Amino acid sequence: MRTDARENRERILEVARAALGTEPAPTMAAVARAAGVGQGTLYRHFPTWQDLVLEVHRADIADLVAAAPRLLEQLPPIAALAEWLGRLADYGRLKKGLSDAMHTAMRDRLAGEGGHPVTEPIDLLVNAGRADGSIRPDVSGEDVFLLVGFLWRLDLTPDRDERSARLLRIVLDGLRADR
Amino acid sequence: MRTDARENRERILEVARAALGTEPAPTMAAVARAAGVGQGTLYRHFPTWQDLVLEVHRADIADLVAAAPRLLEQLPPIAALAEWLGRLADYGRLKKGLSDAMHTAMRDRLAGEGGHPVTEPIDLLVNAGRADGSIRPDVSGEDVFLLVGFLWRLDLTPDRDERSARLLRIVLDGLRADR
DNA sequence: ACCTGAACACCGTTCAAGT
DNA sequence: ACCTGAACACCGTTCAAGT
Repeated sequence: MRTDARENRERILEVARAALGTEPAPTMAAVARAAGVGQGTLYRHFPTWQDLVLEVHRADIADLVAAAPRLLEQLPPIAALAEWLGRLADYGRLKKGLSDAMHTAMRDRLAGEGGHPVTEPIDLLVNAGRADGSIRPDVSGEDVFLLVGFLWRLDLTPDRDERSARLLRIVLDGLRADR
Repeated sequence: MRTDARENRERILEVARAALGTEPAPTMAAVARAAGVGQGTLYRHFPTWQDLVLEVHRADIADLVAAAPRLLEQLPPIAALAEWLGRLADYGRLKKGLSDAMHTAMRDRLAGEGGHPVTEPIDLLVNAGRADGSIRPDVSGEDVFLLVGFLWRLDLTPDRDERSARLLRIVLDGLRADR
């Protein structure tokens, strides 16, 4: 990669990170303008808006993914899942723009057959719970990702934090095998 | 209302109903074109796309809303809620275009303070369940509407019917008070 | 009153022309 | 090799001009 290309890429990510802190869905044109590059340059580096948003949060997503196996060593599966989903909620709360990217990514995932990085840790935790009998056997990680989809729609509510915690508890209770 | 105005309104609804059977989100311009009216006429009758979609399904939504109190006479609250949500799922399955309208309606509802017609019957059923102790007390009808949001994202999956039924069972188990 | 359709202000995306 | 920015094909919405 040429030096100017790398610099442009970095500046685009910097600007996009700042923009996503302010508004949930900045336009591609606005990002290009703020970064001082042509539209074509932005599209060369990030073919879609989703690619851009996911790359902005790449490091944080990696942290989140890496946390799952560590939680599983310290807690029983269902408690680990509860803790992990809580972190996912906190994360979605901080990074406003990611919500829609997650949503559309999941939609595409359901349509096609590609994997989404955020489904992997959920699969890991859910499978552990199924293995030790604490989580009902007829549920997949993808199912859980669908069930917690409300997290991406709580942006605007005033009681967001309390509510997301409460709704997560309801989903987790529904996932338990002991009925 | 003048005769030509009424005729235009009817033709718009007819065309929109047909379009929604084919594609999930026809554009306003396409509907106007197919109905043979100007853009302004379409906007006069239906200020937003959401208004148009909800009006197309008005009669069906009314049926759905009316079913809630009847179910409550015949079944215990939580069984009535299960049955009603099942019908909502069937309904969402048949009327593709309504999904997004529901979604955005709910989003706006959360932002503003207006009520959505579909939240009313859920409120009715949930409150009945809270009253007789079968549903946990810390949950609202709006919460349940958020929890079943996955229904609007199952359009494209092959195992949609089985899956929506399974996920609904999980949510309902989570809503029970007996833990 | 009501309708028309051109016009406005956007959007994502592409691509010929430059460096 | 990479970048620029004009251009294309859209979109929802408005509004002056007609009937």
